Amino acid sequence: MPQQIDLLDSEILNDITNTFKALGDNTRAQIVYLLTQEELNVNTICQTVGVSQSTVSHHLAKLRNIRLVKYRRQGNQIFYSVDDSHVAALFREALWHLDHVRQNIPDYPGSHPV
Amino acid sequence: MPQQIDLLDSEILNDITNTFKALGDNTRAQIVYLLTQEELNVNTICQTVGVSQSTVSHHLAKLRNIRLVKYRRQGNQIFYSVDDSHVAALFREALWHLDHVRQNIPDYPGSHPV
DNA sequence: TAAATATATTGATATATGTTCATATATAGA
DNA sequence: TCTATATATGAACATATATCAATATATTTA
Repeated sequence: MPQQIDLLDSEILNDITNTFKALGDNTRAQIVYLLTQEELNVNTICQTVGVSQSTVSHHLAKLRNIRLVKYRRQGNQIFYSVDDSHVAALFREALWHLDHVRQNIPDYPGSHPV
Repeated sequence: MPQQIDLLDSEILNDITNTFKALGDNTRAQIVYLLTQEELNVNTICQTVGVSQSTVSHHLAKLRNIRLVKYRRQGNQIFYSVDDSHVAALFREALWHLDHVRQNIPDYPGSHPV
């Protein structure tokens, strides 16, 4: 008997893909990875990642909008951090997956499927 | 004292973002989500997700290249499935994160940070 | 071997996205 | 209130990407 297959609801699907999309860019991923370790202000992020203030600010805006990061003002500066522990968990799972992939190279045929 | 901050190595960073990028598209995410539940052939994927065979094949090619899915031929058809359990775990973490975000709406200021 | 079916690939195109430059906003200090 | 500093925003542009149409490849069956 054919088992029941579950499709993602379109609203949830959008939320999911927006989250993954946000992490699917080198600069943003590096920023988020930093913020999983420590709360940082914008200027420190710029210097650590090595990109311009404008670029970092644009990326932080995206990350804010989908609630991947939160922020607080302290005087002149604004400190960012990841919104919850699941963000760090996402990185862990992705790294584990990549480890798995690296260990399984012999299992994967190099040629094309057809 | 300033604690040591860890940057992602550029090769790992690329692998990570390619993985997230692959999941950061509605069609691909839906496909992968289906495949976390059951092994499916291409035609079934087309019908279930509701997109053309060409489009599905393109997406499957991407997912294959970064080893998010594996496949096997059975006669005329090719059956796809997720490469390892961490792929499903990525979805779980993302969904948990979204749950957290939804529950914390009051904690997030609606206005802009500056 | 020919026809049918299943899947992959190529080329073209419209849309999305990352970055830069310039400018605006907000806070602190003189 | 003026200046300096920190961060955000808007416009423009170049590049990346998703989708479609057409075609190619592989397998099965007649």
